[in-house]
Amino acid sequence: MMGLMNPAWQLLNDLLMAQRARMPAIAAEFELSPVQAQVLRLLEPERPMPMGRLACGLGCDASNVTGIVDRLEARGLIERRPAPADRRVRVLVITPAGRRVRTTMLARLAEPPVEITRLSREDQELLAGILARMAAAD
Amino acid sequence: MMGLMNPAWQLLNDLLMAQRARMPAIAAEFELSPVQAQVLRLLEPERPMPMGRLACGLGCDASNVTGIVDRLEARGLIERRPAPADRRVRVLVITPAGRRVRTTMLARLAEPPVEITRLSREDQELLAGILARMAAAD
DNA sequence: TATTGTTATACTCTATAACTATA
DNA sequence: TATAGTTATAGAGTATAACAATA
Repeated sequence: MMGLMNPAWQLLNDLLMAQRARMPAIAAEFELSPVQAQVLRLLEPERPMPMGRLACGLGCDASNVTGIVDRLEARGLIERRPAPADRRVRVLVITPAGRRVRTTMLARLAEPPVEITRLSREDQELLAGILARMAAAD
Repeated sequence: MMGLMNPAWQLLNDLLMAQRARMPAIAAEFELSPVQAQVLRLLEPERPMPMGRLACGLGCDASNVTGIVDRLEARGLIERRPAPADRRVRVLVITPAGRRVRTTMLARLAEPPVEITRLSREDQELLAGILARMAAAD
């Protein structure tokens, strides 16, 4: 049964639903699909990642990663490299071009939406404190 | 350039990214795709909706709605009905079976995740207040 | 034998463009 | 003419299963 819903969660859930389209929209600005943007976000420069670990990060089957990586590699944004330690694995690295797209895209994601900026300074500080306590409880 | 990022937004953004998989996961519990779950969420009982309005709600092209509705109708969860006023439009209604799935699914979505329940009562009330002010500023 | 990544296959979601039937 | 929904087409993401190379 439903009954009473936690008020904080109800409001946060509404916000999550409303912000649902934000990532896909920003990805589209760079002519990236949502998953492609996700890959660029996950693939930190100086921190190459095996394809299998990317599959985990994306939460999808390893077989999908082949095609996703193919398309990003065709656009020159990432590259496959052999892993010296284990010749079965392929390590992904972001190219200079990919790094430029990544930096600009992360900057766009970092821009706070009006919902945040409209809040009073006190509310923003309060909110940051609560969310920090939420994150710290991991 | 990037520089300083709004702390509240940074934390909220992290939370959004972390919760990204929640809706698809809950949809999967009911053997629904994310979009199908979205349709069931948007289609309130006693409030039939023209297909074009559903396309707006989903944020996708009208041509996609045909297939999405086809599959939900084949499963007996929704129905197309002719609109008496304008014979071009088809109105969507949720079936009794669809209503049962919808109710259970919304109840699952309403369950607050541990991140919320772990917060102190004070923080939960504070958070609800801030989010309410955010929502009110529309 | 087990694991990494690929291929083959099938389905869903997505957009664009052309079409129909109404208005 | 314009609008609501459909169809045709093409591309991308998803899962499962079978496979090759390597461990």
